[in-house]
Amino acid sequence: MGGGLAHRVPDLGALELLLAVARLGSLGGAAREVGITQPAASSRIRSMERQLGVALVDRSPRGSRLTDAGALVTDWARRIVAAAEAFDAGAQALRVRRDSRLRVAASMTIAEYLLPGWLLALRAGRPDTAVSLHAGNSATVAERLLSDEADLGFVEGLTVPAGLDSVVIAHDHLIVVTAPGHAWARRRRPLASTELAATPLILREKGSGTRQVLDAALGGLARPLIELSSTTAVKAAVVSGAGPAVLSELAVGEELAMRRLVRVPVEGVSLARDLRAVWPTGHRPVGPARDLLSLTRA
Amino acid sequence: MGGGLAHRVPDLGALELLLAVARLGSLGGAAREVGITQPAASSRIRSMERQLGVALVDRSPRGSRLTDAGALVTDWARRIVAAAEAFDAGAQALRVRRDSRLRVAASMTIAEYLLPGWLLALRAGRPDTAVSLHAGNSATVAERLLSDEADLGFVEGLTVPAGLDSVVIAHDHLIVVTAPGHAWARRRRPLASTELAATPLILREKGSGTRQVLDAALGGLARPLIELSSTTAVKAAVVSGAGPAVLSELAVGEELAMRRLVRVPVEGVSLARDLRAVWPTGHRPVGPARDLLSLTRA
DNA sequence: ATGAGGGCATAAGCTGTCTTTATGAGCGGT
DNA sequence: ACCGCTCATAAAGACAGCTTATGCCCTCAT
Repeated sequence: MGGGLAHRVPDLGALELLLAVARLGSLGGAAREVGITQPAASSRIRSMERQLGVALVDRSPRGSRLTDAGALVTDWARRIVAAAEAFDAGAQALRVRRDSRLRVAASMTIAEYLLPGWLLALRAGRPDTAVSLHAGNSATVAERLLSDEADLGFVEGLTVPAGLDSVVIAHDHLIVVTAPGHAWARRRRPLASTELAATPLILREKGSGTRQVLDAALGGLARPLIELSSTTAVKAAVVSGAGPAVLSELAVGEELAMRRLVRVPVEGVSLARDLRAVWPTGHRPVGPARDLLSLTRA
Repeated sequence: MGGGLAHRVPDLGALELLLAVARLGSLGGAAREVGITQPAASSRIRSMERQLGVALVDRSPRGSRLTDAGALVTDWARRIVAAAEAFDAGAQALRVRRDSRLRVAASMTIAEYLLPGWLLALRAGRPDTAVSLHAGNSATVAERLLSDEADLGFVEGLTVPAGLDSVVIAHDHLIVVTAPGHAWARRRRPLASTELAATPLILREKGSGTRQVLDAALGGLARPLIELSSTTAVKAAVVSGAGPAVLSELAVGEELAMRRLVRVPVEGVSLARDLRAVWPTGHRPVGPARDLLSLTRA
């Protein structure tokens, strides 16, 4: 009963269909838009209603409108579809095509959390630009740029690799997070940096970018409660109540919005780091690379 | 080519399976966890790799590890699954069960954007609590509470309906948003409130909570460029570049993260409003209602 | 009134996907 | 060398979803 999400949530096709019905106010019209026949759409919506146990649309001989519950469900569905669009944008870029017009190399965090959104925006403006993506650490990004295997790079370190020009495109903040039940979640005053340094934390392994920034900010004092090898593992541990952690706000946006994690304000430490776009010195980005770069600086 | 997302993105079952593989490091183990056989899991992962055109796992006689690309895809998948979990939490609450132990009435914005997350958190702590949800405006929320059809309510108006006690659980900020291509998106200095009042905006219809707050803050001066009847329609119009709008930050979090919308800083206006939990005067929430209430105040 | 058109429902048949069962084969620790 | 874990392959069955072909209902215009 814990799993089986797929049996309780309609599939993407059904959700897209529902969004089309919401937008067009007609089952048949929605059917046409998604490329199926009207009876198929009708049946699909109906089985979705059976699955959820809630009426979603009011069917009338002159169209179909969402019920109140339907409007709510549609909005929740929209988020799933949005996440799926980001997935799709990323996955298309990941497919290796050596004839890709725009080759991007990015650090893990940026590739995971930021690039899909940028690619969606890029696709909106330049639908035909084929993009390929390679994710790695700062060193591999630099390597690919310098050997002309990538047109544009993104890094998040404290320093810019040699041989590259860069612009700062955003500032990433490391933030302290806990499970909602943790004592820190109910604090009314910001945490002092000394308190943070004195408390055992769930940490990434030494050498990770996040860990480096934290150690630097705290003067190498961060105490490990556990050390884990991926951001995801750290998040999971925090959510399960194992303790507090310090993570990029990019990595925990979703969890904060869903209230699975709580942000704890801190004072007296600077946990910011720059996110930079990089390219070989002198080779100013042109064409699609320039477009992507300008998108990131909104 | 515009639609067909469902043909390019694996279904939820496959994504869950992939997450299980990532967590357990074994196809067979993942298969067991999601309740299918090992060959089924193997075949499903393989067809996902065909679909995406990328190898996701390294299969070895002593387990399966994610490839680099696989790790990236898995993280994108995690977001879809998280959205699906929120959908599920909301949908379960929506299913009308008169024997529900906790009956919640909430305003639209809160029901859409905040409640699913809270319900997930509540479920984590109290898996067996059955919740029912009714969404409406402040007046209907009050009505349901006073007629004992709901145990706890959430409203977002400027005032608290008569007969109810309340606590502020969060502050919602209305923010100015535009498409990334809009001139305001490149501003370096905050917008003056007079500029905002002088510019025709995409607005919700008069009478909506959002519109009320905006009109109050601007002294009834907001100029409509168009008036639309749902937050979603407004967002769509803004994304398509029709013009700027003022919306709850709750409603546009996703779009901002995906860079489909850009936030424009404003100075000189207070566009905050309180989100409150409410209950009949004297009837302090107890039991599950109290649990939910305390979750919301993190 | 009456016919045209848009909208939705139902029925029957087909197709494709995903599943299970059954089996084989590689690698590692005992 | 053997047991236990891993994964792969093959064949057959179950199920969900699609399409085509109808029919009914409602509204609007003639």
